[in-house]
Amino acid sequence: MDQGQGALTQLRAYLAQRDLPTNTRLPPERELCDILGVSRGELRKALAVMESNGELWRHVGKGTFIGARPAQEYADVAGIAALTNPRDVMRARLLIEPQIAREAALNATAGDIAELKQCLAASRQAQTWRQYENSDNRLHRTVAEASQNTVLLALFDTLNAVRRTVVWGRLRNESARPPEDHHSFAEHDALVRAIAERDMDGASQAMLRHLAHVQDNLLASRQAAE
Amino acid sequence: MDQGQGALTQLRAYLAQRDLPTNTRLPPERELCDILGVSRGELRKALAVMESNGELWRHVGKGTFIGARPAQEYADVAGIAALTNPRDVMRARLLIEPQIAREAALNATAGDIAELKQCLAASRQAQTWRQYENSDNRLHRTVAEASQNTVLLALFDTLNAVRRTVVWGRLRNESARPPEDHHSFAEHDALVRAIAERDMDGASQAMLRHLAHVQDNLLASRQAAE
DNA sequence: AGCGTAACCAATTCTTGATTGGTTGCGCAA
DNA sequence: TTGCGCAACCAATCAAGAATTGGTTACGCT
Repeated sequence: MDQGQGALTQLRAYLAQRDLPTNTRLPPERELCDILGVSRGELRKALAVMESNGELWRHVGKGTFIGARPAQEYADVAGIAALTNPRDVMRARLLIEPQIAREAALNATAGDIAELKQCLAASRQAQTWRQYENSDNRLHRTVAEASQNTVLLALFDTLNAVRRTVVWGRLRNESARPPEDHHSFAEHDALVRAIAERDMDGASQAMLRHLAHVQDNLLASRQAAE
Repeated sequence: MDQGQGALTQLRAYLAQRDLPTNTRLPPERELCDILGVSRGELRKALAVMESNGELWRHVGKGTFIGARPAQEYADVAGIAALTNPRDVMRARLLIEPQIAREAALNATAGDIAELKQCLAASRQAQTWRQYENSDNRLHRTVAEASQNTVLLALFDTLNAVRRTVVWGRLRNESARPPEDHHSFAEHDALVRAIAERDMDGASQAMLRHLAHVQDNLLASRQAAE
């Protein structure tokens, strides 16, 4: 016990003497052992204590640094997209978007609802898949706007950007247009109706059902491609 | 004119024959010259046409790629934080984090659960609010990691970064430590227990209850400050 | 003037070796 | 047996140099 606390004491003394500013990198463990005259095991115990205290942080290959572990300040969409896969993206949509729809049912303005209905009409009039996807995207984003919550909207935009990047190369019959009985039409209708009626559970479930169908189509098209 | 269009024609034929998917990197210019039997100048003219047409994009040191140039999209945390308020952040947490907890209950590994329990212990041993917040943050992030979903983790990090930025200036009695009966202890326990037991609904509700308490405290402290 | 060729430039990637926190196994001593 | 020191090893990271690649320029030839 004397030795263990001794290492911690020596380390604290060493740091106090220099009064190093935050984010300073301190010598590698092997050097610190020599400097403090402590074994690496004891030194690492002391470092572990201080790290769990939030006084410093360590990372393999980088080193040991004073202060709290730095937070990532921005979400790099391309970086996220490179690390993930369509399945995780779809799963995230299934969890997040119904909640956004719920909030939209609670907070949507009359203007939001009017624009949602416009999106419905636009998607029905779409002559190509390209046009249909545009109005579909606009519908989903309008739902996020209707939540009247800037944070939710920003998260939706991030998720959406990741989705576009990840499922970039999917192909689709460009010449055809969505069939009259395309599942999304009825599902979108139900979603907008629920939001207009302030039915939070209904909106959430409608979004969930819709995305479940989207997922089925995605899986089917992937299997067909193999 | 004949030569110039000839190079473009040959290039188009080469691309059509392979039907390369979007984001494919095609051979370096010097190789393409040999393949197509065209001089580099003519090839570059053809490439310039197709690039201005949006059919491909080039970058020094990287290469030439099929499709549209990827837009670098960042979710700027500072920008979001400037446009929002603590209420919306809290509301977003209430909607998002329970869903992440639900997914964590489904996918957490044994290692995740072990680390969650470590976070519980660390938060109980915290001597200052600073330490407590560190372990609290770590707990919530570990839950997000346990979802085994890169996208959810990235969204959580974004939300968390916004939260920290928005509630920047809040102050707290630094000398005091969290009381023994602090509401979070029992709530965190319930959350981790539900995740360990693969109880998706339980995990979601535990997270919801916990955040509801956090929200109450936040509102109370804001009213006290006014 | 126009085209092909080669050389050069700067941004980027690849490769290799060294560094660093994290881990494990062996030996010794209390 | 337990704990500690010691050394070796591992995987992530960094650093520096070589190689690659799109962009540019100069020269020669027709």
